[in-house]
Amino acid sequence: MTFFQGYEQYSIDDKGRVNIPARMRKMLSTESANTFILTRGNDNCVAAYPLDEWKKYMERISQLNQFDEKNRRFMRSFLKWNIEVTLDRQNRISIPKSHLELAEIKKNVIILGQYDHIEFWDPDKLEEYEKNSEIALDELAEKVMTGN
Amino acid sequence: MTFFQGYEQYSIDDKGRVNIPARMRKMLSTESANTFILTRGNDNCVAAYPLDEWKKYMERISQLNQFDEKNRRFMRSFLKWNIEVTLDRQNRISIPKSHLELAEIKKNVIILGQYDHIEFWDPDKLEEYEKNSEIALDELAEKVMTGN
DNA sequence: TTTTGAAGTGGGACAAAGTGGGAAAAAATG
DNA sequence: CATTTTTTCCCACTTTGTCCCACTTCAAAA
Repeated sequence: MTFFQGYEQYSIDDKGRVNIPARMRKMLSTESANTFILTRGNDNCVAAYPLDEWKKYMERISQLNQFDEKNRRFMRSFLKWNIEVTLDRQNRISIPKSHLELAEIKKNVIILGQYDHIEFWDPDKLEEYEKNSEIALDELAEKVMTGN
Repeated sequence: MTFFQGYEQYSIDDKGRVNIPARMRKMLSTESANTFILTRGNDNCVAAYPLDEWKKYMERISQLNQFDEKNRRFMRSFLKWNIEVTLDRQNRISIPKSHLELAEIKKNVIILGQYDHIEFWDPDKLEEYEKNSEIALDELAEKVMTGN
C-alpha cells in the first residue's frame, strides 16, 4: 500500500512546470506510468491522482446514466477539469493556466501529500484555509486517532 | 479504456470550422476513421460522437418498430439532426449553420469532453448552465465518488 | 574537506497545435 | 446550361508546447 504524505514548497516556472517531490515520486506504481490526472480539488486547490488510482473513479463515471439530467450536470462539472499529464525527463509536470488560475497559484506552490493524491496550493490560500480550521481540529484528531 | 475529458476554448472561423483539440483527437480509435456524428446535444449544445460509439445507438434505433406512432415521432426528431463529418487535413470539422444556431454558438466555442462524446457550447450559455447547477453538485459528487 | 550524485530550476531550439485565407471543385439556383 | 453560392482542399503564419541540455544546491560518502 502506497500513499502520499508530507509537504514541500516548490516554484513554478514561466512555462507552468512544477517538479514532483522525489519522495512522492517514489510512491508511484509502475502501472501509473509516470502519469497523473490533474483535476479540480476541493477547497480551492489543484489535485493530482496517479493514473491507476484514477481509474476507480472513472469506472463509476462510466456507469452513470446520461439521460438523467442530474448526472449530466455532474459529469460536465467533473470531467471539465480533468487533464492527463506525464512527467518530463526532469520529473516535472506542467499545470495548465486554467488550473493555476483556479487555485490562484502564482510563482510558489505548496505540494501536499493527501493519501491517494497530491494537492497543489497557493501558500497564502493554504495558510488562510488552515487558520479557519484550527478550532475543531483537536477533537477531530482525537476522534479519528482513537477510532471512535 | 479511452474516453473524452477536459475542456478547451477554441474559435470557429467564417466557414464554420473548428479544430478538435489534440488530446481529444488522441482518444479516437482507428475504427472511427476520423469521423464524427454531429447531433443535437442535451441542454442546448451540439454533440459529436465518434463513428464507432455511434453505432451502438444506431443498433437500438434499428430495432424500433416504425409502425408505432410514438417511435416514428422519436425517430424523426432524433435522426433529423444527425450528420456525419470528417476531419480535414488540419484536424478540423465543419459544423453546419443549423447546428451552430441551435446552440447559439458564434465566434467562440467551448469544447467539453463528456466521456463517450464531445460537446460544443457557447461560452455564455455554458456559464449560465453551470450557474444553475452549483447547488446540488457537492452531494452528488460525494455520492458518486465514494460509491454510495 | 573534497567528491559525487541526486534533486530542483531555468532556458533555448525544434516540433506540434491552432488559425486564417485563397483556389479549385462541387452543389445549388434560375 | 450558365451563373452563383457553397464546400473542400491545400498552403502559410503564429502561438503554444515539448524535448533536451545545463547550471545550482545540498547531502551523503570518501
